[in-house]
Amino acid sequence: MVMQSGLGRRGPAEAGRMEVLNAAATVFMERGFTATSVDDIAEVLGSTKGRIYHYYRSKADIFLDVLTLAMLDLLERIRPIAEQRDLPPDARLHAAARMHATVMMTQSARSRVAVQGTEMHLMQEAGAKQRRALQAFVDMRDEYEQYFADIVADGTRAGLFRDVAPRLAAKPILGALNWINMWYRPRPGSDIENIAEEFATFVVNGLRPTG
Amino acid sequence: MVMQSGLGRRGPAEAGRMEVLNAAATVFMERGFTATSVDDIAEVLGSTKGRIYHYYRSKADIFLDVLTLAMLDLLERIRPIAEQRDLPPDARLHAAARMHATVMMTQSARSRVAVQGTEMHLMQEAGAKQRRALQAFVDMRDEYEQYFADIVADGTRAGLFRDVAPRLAAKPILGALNWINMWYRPRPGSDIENIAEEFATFVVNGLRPTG
DNA sequence: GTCTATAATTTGATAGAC
DNA sequence: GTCTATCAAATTATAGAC
Repeated sequence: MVMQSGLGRRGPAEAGRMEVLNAAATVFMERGFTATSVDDIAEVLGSTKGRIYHYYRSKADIFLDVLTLAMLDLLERIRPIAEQRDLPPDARLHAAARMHATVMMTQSARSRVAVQGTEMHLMQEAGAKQRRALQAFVDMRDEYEQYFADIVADGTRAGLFRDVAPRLAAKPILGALNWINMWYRPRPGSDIENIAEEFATFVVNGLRPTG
Repeated sequence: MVMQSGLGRRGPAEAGRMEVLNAAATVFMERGFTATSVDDIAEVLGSTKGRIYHYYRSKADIFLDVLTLAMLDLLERIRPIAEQRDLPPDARLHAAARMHATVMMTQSARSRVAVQGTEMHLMQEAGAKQRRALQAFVDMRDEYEQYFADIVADGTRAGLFRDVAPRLAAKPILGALNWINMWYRPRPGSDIENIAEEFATFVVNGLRPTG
C-alpha cells in the first residue's frame, strides 16, 4: 500500500510520487488549484490520470503536499538566518528578505503555489485528514512569519527600526516579497541577484525611522 | 437588447445589472473566478441564474466588468493625487499609498477581485471580445502602476529617494499594499486608518537613501 | 424580467484489464 | 505501475413558459 500523504514520514520520498508532485506544482502555479484538472497534470507527466491516482487519493492531497514541501523548504532556509544573533537585526532582516525574494524567483513552481495557497478556502468540504494537513500548513506559515516578526522586534529594541507592532510589520515585508510571484517571470537577461538585493534594501529601509 | 459589456458606454449603468455585478464581486472575492459558479452568484442575489444570464452573456463577462470597475475606481482616485505637483514626491507617494491601502481595506469586494485578477489566464479560451476587455484591464493596470513609477522618478530626481528603476520600484510598493487583500478581514476593532498610515510610511521609507 | 427545465461539457474519482 | 473505460456530480449556457 502506498502512502497517501505525509511526504515520506515513512522514509525517503519515492521517485514516482515526486514526479507527480512536481508536475502538479507546475500546473497549479500556472492556473491555480481549481482551474487545474487532474488531466492537465497527467498531460504534463505525459501519462494519464491512472498514474496520478496510484500515488494520490485526490487532487487536494497533491496540493497539500506541494504546500507542505514549499513551507518546509522556506523554514529550513530561514532558521540559520534567524539564529545568527551576532548579526545586527537590520542585517538579519536583509538576509532573510534576500533569501525569500530569491526563493520566489528560483524555486518558482512550488513556492508560487504556496504563496497562492490562500486559495484554499476551496477545500472547505475537505475531510478531516485534509483539514489537519491544511492546519499544519497554516501553522508553518505562521511560524515562518513569526521569524520575521521576531527580527523586527529585535531591531526596534536596538533602535534600528521604528516602534511598530512586529506581527503587523511583517505583513508589508512579506507582501512586497511574495508579490514577486505575481509579476516575475524567469527570462535570460533577468538579474535575480539585483532584484533580491533591491527588494531586501527596500523592506529594511521601510522599517527605519523617518528622516 | 441589453448591452453585454462595456459598463454603460451607452449610458448610466442599470440597477439590475449593477446588482448582478456586486453580487458576483462578493463571491469572486471569496472564492476566486474558477471556484465560483453562476449558481453561487444567483444564491447571493436570492434568485436563479436566469436573471444573471439576462444581463450577462457569460461568467467571464461579469468578471471582466468587475475588474474594469475596480480599476476605473482606482484610476479616478490616483489622478488627483498625482497631479498635486506642489506636494513633494515623498508626500505624494505617501498619499497615493495611503489611498491604495484604504481602498484595499474598504472597497473590499471589487478591489480584491481586481487584485486577484491575475487569475485570468483561465480565460485564455476566451473570445475576441473578452480578450479586448482583458487587454483594456491590463492597460489600465499598467497606467495605474505608471503613476507610482512617475512619483518615484520625481523623488529620485529631488534627491529624496534612492536611485532605483522606477518601474521596478513600483513592484514592492504595490506588492506590500495589494497583499493586504490576502490577510486583512474587516472586523469591529480594526483600525483602517492606522494600518494605512503605517503601510504608507513603510513604502515611502523603503525608497529613502540608507543611513 | 425572472423562472424552470434541460442540453452539452467538464471533471474528480473508481474499476478492472494488462 | 500504468492504461482504458466509465460513472456520478457539477457546471456553463440555452430554450421557452409565464
